Amino acid sequence: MSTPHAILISLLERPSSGYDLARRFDRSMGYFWRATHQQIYRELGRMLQQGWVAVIGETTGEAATPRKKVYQVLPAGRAEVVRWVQETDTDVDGRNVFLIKLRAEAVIGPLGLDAELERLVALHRARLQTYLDIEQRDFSPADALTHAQQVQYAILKGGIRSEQSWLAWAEEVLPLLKS
Amino acid sequence: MSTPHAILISLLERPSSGYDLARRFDRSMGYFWRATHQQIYRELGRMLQQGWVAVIGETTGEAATPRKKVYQVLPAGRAEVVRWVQETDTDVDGRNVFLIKLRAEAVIGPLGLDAELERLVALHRARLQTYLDIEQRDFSPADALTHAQQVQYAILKGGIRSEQSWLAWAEEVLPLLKS
DNA sequence: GGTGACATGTAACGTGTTACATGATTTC
DNA sequence: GAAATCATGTAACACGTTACATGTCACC
Repeated sequence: MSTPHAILISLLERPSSGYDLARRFDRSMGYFWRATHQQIYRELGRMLQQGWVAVIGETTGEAATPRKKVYQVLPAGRAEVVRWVQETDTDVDGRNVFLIKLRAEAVIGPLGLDAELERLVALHRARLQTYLDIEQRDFSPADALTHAQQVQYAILKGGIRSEQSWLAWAEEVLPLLKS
Repeated sequence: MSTPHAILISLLERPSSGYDLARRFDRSMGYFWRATHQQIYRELGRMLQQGWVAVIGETTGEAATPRKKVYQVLPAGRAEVVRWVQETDTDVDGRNVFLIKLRAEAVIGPLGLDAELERLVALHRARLQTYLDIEQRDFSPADALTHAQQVQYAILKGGIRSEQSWLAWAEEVLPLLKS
């Protein structure tokens, strides 16, 4: 449910052809969201029908051959992005979905994402606490762990570290969203 | 392509019913891998046919009603886990896939995951460097950034922090896998 | 004239998600 | 005896992935 919106936001940043989008999703955008060209063409077709985007360029050479089609976001598409960003149901694990929303804020302007970020912070704090509790309960005597236990502990420590790092980031970002 | 293997590893840890598995995938396992009960039953059916697992309990009350079916991993299933773990094509973004593999190492024993972790470390180092390059190029004068640029920078910093944290974790885990 | 990048699509398949469905056992 | 939990499953749909398919343009 996020791919079409990721595409819309990319198009808001710069009107592009499907091919262009596919390349951007392989590069900068691709670091936090993936989409193949088949997916992109499928979504562009749907969004055309829904009136979210329009073709502006259509540099058709002369024959019936498909030549570069440049897509642009229509007001309805922009409104849809705002609606989607503000439907505050980002999943705890859907960190990248939040990054897409941030990208929307960068291109559209303040969208009130601070409330959602605070919600996510609370969820991640709770999860971190769960991990720390498990650590206390299962891995408290740091020595005397079997190999299997050490590996399990390593998995847990990965979770702890990742939550801590995410929280530190969120604390840094929050002031930016409070306007 | 990883869900059946996540299930197999869960079953190696403890033979269970589909219902049991579903609950575990909502709790401990669920922190890094998700699967609904429908998915689990579907996969259990397939794995039965492939001879990877067998039903041992089948506590059928008396009527034709479905009662607790306990699944156990067969040698072929265990071999499949080892094969899958050692096919070293974990994706850079598929961090959680590597966590499942670690869990397999915890339950089966050393599987030579150090080589793959080193491969991943190299990929993450390269990605981190890419991010740092972008930081240098686009956000060098820390002041004089528009709001939009600050938000974009925040997204980038999220990537940087996440890579650094992952790398620190990997450095810590690596010695454990070198046996 | 051949290779590689540009550019757009269709079709088939696998997996994950949502909704529906049924019945047994335990607890209040 | 009603409600919650245990327990297993089917069906339809949405989405992502892989493979296939076609044709243009620029460059050597």
